[in-house]
This record gives sequence, C-alpha cells and structure tokens, in this order.
Amino acid sequence: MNLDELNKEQKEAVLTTNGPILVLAGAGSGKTKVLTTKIAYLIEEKGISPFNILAITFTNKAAREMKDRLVRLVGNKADYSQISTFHSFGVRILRENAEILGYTKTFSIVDADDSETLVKRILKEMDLDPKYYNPKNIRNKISSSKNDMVSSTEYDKYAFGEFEKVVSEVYKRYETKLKKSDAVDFDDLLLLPIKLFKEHPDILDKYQEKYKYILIDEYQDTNDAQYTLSKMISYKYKNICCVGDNDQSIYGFRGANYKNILNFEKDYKNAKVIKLEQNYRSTSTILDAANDVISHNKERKEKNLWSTKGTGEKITYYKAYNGRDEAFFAIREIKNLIKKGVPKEEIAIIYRTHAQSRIFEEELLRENIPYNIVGGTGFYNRKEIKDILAYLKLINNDKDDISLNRIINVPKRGIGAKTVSNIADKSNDLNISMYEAITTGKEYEFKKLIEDLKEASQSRTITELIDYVLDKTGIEQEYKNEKSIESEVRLENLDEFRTVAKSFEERDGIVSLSDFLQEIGLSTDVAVSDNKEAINLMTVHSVKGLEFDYVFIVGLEEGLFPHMNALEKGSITELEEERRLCYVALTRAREKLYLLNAKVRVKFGDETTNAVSRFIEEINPDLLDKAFKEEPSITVSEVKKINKEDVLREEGEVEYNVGDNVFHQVFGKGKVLEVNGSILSIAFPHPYGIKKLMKNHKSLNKI
DNA sequence: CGGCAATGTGTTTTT
DNA sequence: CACATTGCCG
Repeated sequence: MNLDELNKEQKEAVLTTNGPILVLAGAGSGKTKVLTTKIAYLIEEKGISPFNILAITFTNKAAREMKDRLVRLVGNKADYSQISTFHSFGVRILRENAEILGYTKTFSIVDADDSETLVKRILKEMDLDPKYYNPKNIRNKISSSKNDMVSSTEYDKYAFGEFEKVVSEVYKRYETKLKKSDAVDFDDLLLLPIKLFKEHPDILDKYQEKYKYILIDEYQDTNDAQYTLSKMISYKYKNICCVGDNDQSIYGFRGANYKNILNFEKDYKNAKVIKLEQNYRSTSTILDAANDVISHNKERKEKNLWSTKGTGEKITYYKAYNGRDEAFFAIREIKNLIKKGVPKEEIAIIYRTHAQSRIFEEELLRENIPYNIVGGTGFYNRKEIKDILAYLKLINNDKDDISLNRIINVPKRGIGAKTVSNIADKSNDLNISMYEAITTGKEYEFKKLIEDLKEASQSRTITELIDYVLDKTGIEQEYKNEKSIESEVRLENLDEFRTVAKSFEERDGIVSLSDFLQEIGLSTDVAVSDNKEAINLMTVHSVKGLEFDYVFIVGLEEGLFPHMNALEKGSITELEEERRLCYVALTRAREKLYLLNAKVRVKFGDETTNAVSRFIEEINPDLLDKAFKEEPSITVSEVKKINKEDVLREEGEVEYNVGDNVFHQVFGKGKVLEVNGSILSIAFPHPYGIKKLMKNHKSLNKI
C-alpha cells in the first residue's frame, strides 16, 4: 500500500495500529484521510477482517462520505465494516439484543417531534398548563438528563424546586409510556446498549471480540453516554483511535464534553498522542482569518496551524442592505464562478440557522441553478410523510401508541378527541396498548383496517405495502380530490417516499419493515436525492467535516451569528461555542471565502437592524476585500437604540408620486419609478439599482 | 365532530 | 411570517 502521500505524523497515525492513540488534528490537516487510510491499511496490510472494524462519525452525511472514500480504497469489502453514527450503531446493538432489554425486535424509534408530542400528552394527563410548563423545555431537560446518563429515578433524588418536581414526574411517565409502546427515543439508542453491557458482561465481551479495532471521528463532540459506550467497547483490546480538534467542538447543546478529548491520556495509559498541524486545505489568507477569530477564545489550547498553499485571493466581504440583497449578491457571484468554469459542487452557502436557506433557494430557483440542501424542514418532517410513516410503524408495532394517536383520525373518519381520550384512559387502566383497548365503535373500523394492512404486509415488499396503505387508507385519494397546489406537492412527496423505499430494497434486496423503519428513523435527509453538479446549502453544523473550493458564509450579524440565545445568556461558554462554529465555517474553504451579512433583516415578520458580527471585526482587515461602499458602521450599542425606535414614521405620512426625487440614508439620491400602495420602486445609482422600499420608512426622504 | 376564524407564539444547532 | 392552539358555531 502506498503511503507516500502522507506526511510523517499522518503516517505514524496510520501505522500505529495497536493500542490507544489520540490524533489531535487541526482543521484541514487530513484527518479523514488518516482515518480512511488507516482502515484500509488494517484490512489490506494487517489482514484484519473488515468485520472487526468499527468506525464512528457524528452525522449521517459524514458516515456516508467516509464509507464512499473507503470503498474507493478497498472496494466493496468496506461494506462489511461498521461505519456509522453512534446512534445507528446503537440501533444495531438494540436490534440484536432487544428481548434481553425487554423490547421486541420490531421496536419503534420516536424522533424529537414525537417525543415532544408525548410530553404534551403527559402534561395534559397531569392537568398542567403547557404555557407554564413548556413542553419543549421539559423534553430538552429529559433529553439532556439522558445524555448525562441521569435516569428518572436519579433525577427525582435531585429534583427540589416545584418545576423540577414536575419535570421529574413527566420524565417518569415518559419512560413508562415509551416502554409500554415498545419504543425508544434517540437518547435510548445510546443508553440501552450501555445498560445491556453493564448488566451482561458476557454480551459486552462478544462485542469487544467483534470490534477489535475502533476509530472515532470528531471525538471532541462526544457526550457522556457516547464516551462511556466507546470506552466499554474498546476496553478489552484498547485498539482505539480517536480523532478530534477541540477548536471544532460545536455540540455542547447536546451534552458534548470536549474535555473527553483532554482526558484521553488519563483514560488510556500509554496512549500515543499525535498532532497534525499542517493544513493542506486552505490558502493562508483563509487560515489567517480563521486563526484571527479562534484566537479570541480564552478557553483553549494554543495551536499552531500552518499552510504552504500560498496566499490566494482576499476574502470578499459584502454588507448587504437586507436579506434579499444578500442573496442577490451571493447568486451573482456564484453565476460568475460557474461562468469561469468552477464546478457547482465546489460551491457552498453556509448559514447558522435553517430559516436563512429559503431566500437563497428562491433566488437559485429563479436563476435555474441546481442545488442540494442538507437537513432543515426535512423531508421526514412533512405531514404526509409522517402520516404514512405512522401507519407503517403501527403495522410494524401495534403497541406504538404515539403513531396510533397520530393517524387514528387521518384521513378524517369521525374519531374525535373525546373518543381518543377514552381509549387512552382504558389503556392506562388496564395497562394495555391503545390498540388493544379498542373494541367497539368507529375506532373498531380503524382497527380492522390496520388488521387488514398487517395481513397485507406479510406478503408484500415495502414499496408494494406503501401503495397498498396509501390506497386502503384513502390518504392518496384525499389529496387527489383536493386538487390544490399544496396537495400536488404532497402527492409528489409521497412519490419521493416510494423512491426512497425502492432504493432501500434495491440496495439490500428484500428489506423487512422494521429494518426499513429503524434505518430511516435516524435520517433527517433523503440521501437518495443528493445530486452532483449542484451547489450546496447547509448549516454550519452539517458542514463540519466537508470542504469546498468556494464558500459563502452568510448572515454574519450580531444576534444571528453569533446567535441571540448565546448572547442573551451572556455566557462565555456559549459565545465561545459560537466562535468555534465560525471557525468551522471559515476553515471549510480551500480557495476563496465570501463573508456576507445584511443590515436589515426580516424577523418574525418585521424588520430588525443588526450590527456586524463581532467575528468579522475579529479578522485582520487587510485580509478583507470590501465589496460595498463604506459608510459609518453601526456599533452594537447603537443598534440596541435603533431597534427600540420604530423605523416607520408614525404620523405625517409623506405622499410620493412617480418622478419624485428622494434621498435614502444608504442608497443616496434616487428617483421614484412606481407607487404601489405603500411600496415604492425607486431607481438608485450603481451599484444599488432599483429597490422596493416602504414609503413611510424613516431612512427615506423627499428632496 | 369538523371547520373556521381569532388569537397567540415562537426560531439555533443534530441523532 | 407561519404555524399551532383555542374558541365558537353548525
């Protein structure tokens, strides 16, 4: 095997196959390359069976990427290694040992939405006002307790205040209901394997023998449960290779503890520590900017990341007037890049929150530029998809009260809230599932329908079953009758769902319903529709581990990036996580970075003025090339004042007529082209062009 | 029970 | 703004 492409440290990381090793790898220092080469080396040179290798990543996207790269190195053998996220690894263990833990093999997985719905139902049962006891908040508390491995019984011991007592009771009921439904949540996928291993050392031993070689990517993002799990599996042979970078720790919100990476040497005696400090990815301009930003974090180990790639182009910084202008600028630049021959897949737009994607999507659609979008108001969050999934889940596991509740009256079949709550009461009293509790009435018709679907599922493939369900339940007919654009889209989505199921079947041969449900239960995006030759849109969290030649980071404003919630709490920890997030974003680019923000942004329906992100101000101005006319910049404290004032005139409305000359605070002199109610179209000199503005806006005056 | 209108409420990030 | 929840009426 040819290792000539690796530098000295990378080579050492690959060749050290036995014993614990920690690779502290700066951004772009080739850590994925080290991991994939190392797996290939184990298989090809050390004769290790691919079955004995476990590689863990943090997102589905990263797992897919790693698998693809490994296939390129060793061919289809790669399929025999377990390369997945912690959660899908957990599903596998659970599937193989379900009965021992008191579940069946066809257990359901509830996602974050379902689990919030469950919390709401419990609050209703307890007669508590969800306005005071916020369901989302309570769900988060339960989830983070689980991630810290605090059980409901333990939580109760330390629940003192009135609110915490309630959380404790909800937590207890939540666990009972899940168990009764033969269902697990995302956190259980980590906790139950740990429980299994604690209670059954013989089973743990089996897995330790199976997974003799363990590799974990993004180790700085492990939470307590993941940390414990990886320690357990690797305990016997200690052939564990963890790769990470504390400057890229961005999952604090879900309990990640970057100290795990610092404790590695304590946990594994005589661990070898290797530092990768040469960056192969980015130009020095990009790297300098990233270093400028991250150096403002106090809680960090100094690191010396260097590049030999040359200076490259300056970073383009564009301060837009509003979100639309920001998108215009980005798309105009992207069109130029494409014209110059840059492949579309080498361009990415990255943002802090999903909500920002829409305006870029609109402009890309308008310009006919193909794009992929990762995550977001995902496919699996659409109503019609959740409905068909709930049917499939109930067919697969009739104890699944969560799914039953969702679809017992979808499409409408005259079963109202009262009936449902009667069924729920009965099921609680007799300690049976809601499905079992149904014996009479219209709901019995529903039960007969499900019985028929179950019967049908025995002799059908998933795709055939989906068609059968859509037909028998009347879901498809309902949308067909509706004949609106909305219902057309829903029908298209259902078609897409068929395609997803089909590609599963084609990949794995015949798939069992529970395998199918358990696998897609963990995916937030539709991997199948990822097309090449398209530009990429995603959040900073999803972009980690990826790289592109041209990267546009948008929405660099105080309140958005860094996000308001981190600022409001005034906690340094959270601000520093935002900064690491920015570091991750900046270091994705190989050739050129574009930093964008908007002065005015629509939020909750009305306009707010944002100050420039502190992260831009932390970058040495010599690295920036400003693509806008300089005007007095707004400081953070000034914006606080502006936001309190109303930007619109309250009285003395000004009348505008076509041809009027106006002056705008930002765009300067202009001429009114069109008056349409309270909206004016005004021509401004280059580079602003024609803008639509509100006639009562304070920034606009008649001259 | 279902439909509609009024009212309220909220947006980080992922598995 | 967009969506969820509540309240009222047929």
